[in-house]
Amino acid sequence: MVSLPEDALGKILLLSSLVSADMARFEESSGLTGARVRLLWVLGAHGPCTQQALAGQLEVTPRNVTGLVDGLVDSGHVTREPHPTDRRALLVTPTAAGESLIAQLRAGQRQLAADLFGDVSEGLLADFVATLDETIARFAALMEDTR
Amino acid sequence: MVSLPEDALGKILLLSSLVSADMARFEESSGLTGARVRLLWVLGAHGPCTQQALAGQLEVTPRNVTGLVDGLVDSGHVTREPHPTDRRALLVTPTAAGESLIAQLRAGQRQLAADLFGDVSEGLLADFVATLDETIARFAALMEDTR
DNA sequence: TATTGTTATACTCTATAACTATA
DNA sequence: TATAGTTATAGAGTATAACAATA
Repeated sequence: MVSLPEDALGKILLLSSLVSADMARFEESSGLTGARVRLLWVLGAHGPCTQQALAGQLEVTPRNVTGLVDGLVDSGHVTREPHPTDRRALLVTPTAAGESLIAQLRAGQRQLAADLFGDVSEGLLADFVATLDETIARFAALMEDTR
Repeated sequence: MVSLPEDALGKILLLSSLVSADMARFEESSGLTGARVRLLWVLGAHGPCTQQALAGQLEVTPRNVTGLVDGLVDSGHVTREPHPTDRRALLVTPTAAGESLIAQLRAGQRQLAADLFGDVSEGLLADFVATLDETIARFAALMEDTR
């Protein structure tokens, strides 16, 4: 059975949509929206952030971050703390509930990785990851070229 | 160098985001939004559809489809044609401009697949696709189990 | 009685532009 | 003068619920 480039891309797209569906289930069960979960994810990765920093990480306008943080304050997942040295800025900081949700996100991702790839032999997994790496590198080059 | 399950999942997520970014560029250059492009893609795959059918394929409410089709009618990409046998229904049908855009979408995807995987050896590509297949099957089983 | 599409309404995400407070 | 965040406004995508026309 011969595999074509279209097969590989198609299956990657399919897998992407499955991962998205899984994420959507998490969002639904947590009562949060995708945009707000992504913001929490950034807080988990970087620690308390100014809204400017969040806007940069999320590739979204500062105004948009204001709205997302408003929602997360209302739901009790973050607070706006004063910045220690810059009185213009605010540090968006997870509450205990926010930290707990971030921990769930991390655990869910680790579990998913184990469920999907835990049984793949070391050799096959290494080849798979190597092909992914090459593909990502080619993609990055393409995006550069045609920018 | 040992590859971990987390590496594989992380790289798939990264590749997903790159594909999304590529799609966003197409959307911008075509002046259409993602939701409208997806609707056109479904039309390309299935031919003229009722709005009910589109709602099913897009996993979205019929009301939502009304809005998307309104936009695509305004931009000249589709028309609402009478259904030949059911006077309640409308057949959303691509115009020449819509067909042309669908053809561009297909060509773009084929080109991307070639750019990303065209140089991968047949053996490696077959292994890669096989691992993707297994992963997709495991994912589908997971979604069933925990539904 | 059920189905197709629309009107009415509302919420979230997103953006730009103008404004306030601070640096 | 520049930066951080907010108010004001707008548009797109999404949803539910009620309604008209047709099956």
